[in-house]
Amino acid sequence: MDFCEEFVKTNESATNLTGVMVSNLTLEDIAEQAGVSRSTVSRVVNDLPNVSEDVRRRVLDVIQQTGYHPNAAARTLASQRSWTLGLVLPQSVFQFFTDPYFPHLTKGIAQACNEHNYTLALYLVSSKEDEKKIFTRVTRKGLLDGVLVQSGHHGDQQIIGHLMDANIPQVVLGRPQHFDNVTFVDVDNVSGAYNAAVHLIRLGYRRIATITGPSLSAVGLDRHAGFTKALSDRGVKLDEALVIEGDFTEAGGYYAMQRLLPTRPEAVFVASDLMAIGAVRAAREAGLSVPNDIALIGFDDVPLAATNDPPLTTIRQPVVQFGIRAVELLMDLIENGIHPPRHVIMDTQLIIRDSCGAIRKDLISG
Amino acid sequence: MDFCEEFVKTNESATNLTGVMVSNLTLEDIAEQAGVSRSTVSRVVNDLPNVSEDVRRRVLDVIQQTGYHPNAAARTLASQRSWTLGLVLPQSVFQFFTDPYFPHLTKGIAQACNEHNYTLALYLVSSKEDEKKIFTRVTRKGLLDGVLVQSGHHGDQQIIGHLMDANIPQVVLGRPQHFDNVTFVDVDNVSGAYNAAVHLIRLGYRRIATITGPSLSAVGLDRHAGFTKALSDRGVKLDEALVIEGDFTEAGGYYAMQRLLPTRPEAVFVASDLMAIGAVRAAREAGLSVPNDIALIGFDDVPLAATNDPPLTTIRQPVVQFGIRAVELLMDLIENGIHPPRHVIMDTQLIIRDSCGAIRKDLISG
DNA sequence: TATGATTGTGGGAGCGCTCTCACAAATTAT
DNA sequence: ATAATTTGTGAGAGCGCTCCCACAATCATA
Repeated sequence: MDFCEEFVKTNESATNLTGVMVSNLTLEDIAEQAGVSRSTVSRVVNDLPNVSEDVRRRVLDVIQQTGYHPNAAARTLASQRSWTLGLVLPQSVFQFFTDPYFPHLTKGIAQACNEHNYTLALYLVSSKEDEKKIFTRVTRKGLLDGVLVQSGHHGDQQIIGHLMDANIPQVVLGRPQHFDNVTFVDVDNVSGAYNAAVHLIRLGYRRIATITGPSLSAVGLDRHAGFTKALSDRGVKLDEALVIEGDFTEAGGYYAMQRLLPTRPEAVFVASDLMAIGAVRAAREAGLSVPNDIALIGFDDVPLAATNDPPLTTIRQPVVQFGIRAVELLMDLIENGIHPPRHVIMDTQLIIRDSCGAIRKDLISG
Repeated sequence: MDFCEEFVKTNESATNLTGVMVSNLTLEDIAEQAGVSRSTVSRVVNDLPNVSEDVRRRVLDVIQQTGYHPNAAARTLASQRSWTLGLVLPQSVFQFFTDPYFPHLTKGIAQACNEHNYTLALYLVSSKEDEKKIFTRVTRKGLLDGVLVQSGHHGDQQIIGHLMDANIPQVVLGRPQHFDNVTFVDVDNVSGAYNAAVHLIRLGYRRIATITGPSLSAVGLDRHAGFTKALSDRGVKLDEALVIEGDFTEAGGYYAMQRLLPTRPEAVFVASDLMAIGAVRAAREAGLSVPNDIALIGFDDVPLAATNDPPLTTIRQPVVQFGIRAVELLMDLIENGIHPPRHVIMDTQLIIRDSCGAIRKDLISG
């Protein structure tokens, strides 16, 4: 019997190569060493009141010496809080994850999570099979306190419904296409695109084209709507031949521009910077100078926009703030439950660089 | 008493708006409904043997109907396995996370995790305060089964030591600078850079410069070493004035190239594609044509390299495979314990495009 | 037919926490 | 002084699983 206990103890506190104790120390072990009860140690660890100063100090000392860390799984099981948030990027954005937008967003989200001591679980859906596995993993209790879901093509928005059914707190990144009874954060794509188009009109362009995002995505639709509205508000004729659907990739922008060039537009509103970079490439290959022969304006303000040749005039999104805001909303949802869904729309900003020809125009008019 | 039980039941199985049952169903609930014991349900859920076919079917039916999911925390606590891996990106790479390399790597890792039913926890260290919080969160028991650590500047490699002390399975991404008793995956940076330099020499260039990575990083050092060795092996003089240290950013490449141009190099080996893109920009601004006036070769083969103007000759890294291999090694470590640390070095591949002038040379010699 | 091995099932003891409650001790109010 | 409150502490009952062991029922073997 004695032997058995001894064995257990040895097993509990093994020593590693560097001589530092590694251990599956428990509250009870700390309690014993500090001469108090498990409950008291728990209070100290969680910084709860009703512990006398000297006891708190004594327990803290033992914790320091032993390098005790509370077990996350046990804590989660007992408190029903995992302090982990999920970030789900659906299949339709998987290929775009290398584009600067998503890494940037992820940075914002990760930063916000760190700040509030949440762990961030990343779910990148790369295939239909992934999706199934991820569905069950995300809705499983005891792992996530809440989920951020990137909105995407309408084909992969089932996850939002699943989470609603499972009653799991969620915040959607970007306006979801088929749900309005869910909290989401979005950037004002309509007004951003509107401002971009107005900027081109103000610069005197009248034959204005657009390379849109996928018509299956809310982002693509919204930016297209803003563009259209600006033209109609300002009495500029919208030629359907000047509207080409792109896919948010560099190559997509390149091919769209190639199709657009025969129509001889004076200016193009491209629904993303990456596509704009491709569009510039196509224009240049066709012997055209940007902005002298054709003006361009992008959307996003990715880091590359500024260093592109020519630097891109674009609509800046507050990407990092966007991520932070989403996390804050989610935490609020987790803490205070489901009040009526909230919709946060963030503003964009027109960044004037060279590709729109504003600088050239200035020189002419000045 | 009866009332109380009734109340508990009601509480357990609330109905949501869509009428679908949401519940904190437990094994016991399923057991009761299927008329078997908790143990049997557990066997069914975990697909263990020793369950008769009809019982298995009956239990499966109940699970299907109720939408039961096992609780992750409880499972983790009881089995001491969380099925979660951590990916730690130290502070020195935080700013690079938007570069295509890390998102690409993350994709590979995420894919591998999905495939093996692991959840991926992402830790992006954005500051010194983050680092502290993340240290404790990563070493905490009951959350992670193992950790992938990106190697970075020698200043932020403490985490590797911490994990070793805590006896947590880890695989380092990239050769760590100060540990060799740890399992890591790396790309053969030395031979990659060597091949790049040899390629330039073969094309007839003799005045060959390099824009290196940070001398604080193993990657920067290794690529520089490979470059140097190639020149010395081939009897090409290495002029120290032709070596400029960069920082892996586009802007860094731009400025490095500006400093390099007065020395009139014929060709430049740039230690990353992003820096190469910046270098092209600087060369062009100085009125030089790439590759006619100056040849360039990059490293990484990010997607942009192919669409750059001119398309970049570069050294391709098997980024996705790299991530997958790292996950596999980590899973092996988790399952089979710490055998002597393994070092996996993956091969690179020379991708010839336009920026090195190979095509021009072909025309001349052909 | 008796014996042993195999298969199927249930009970129980944890895993390491949180959290409510009981209760003693110290404080304040009456 | 006593009663009422506040503060500090510990015991105990879970949280929802896994996993070992006991045991009955079935099968193969002697």
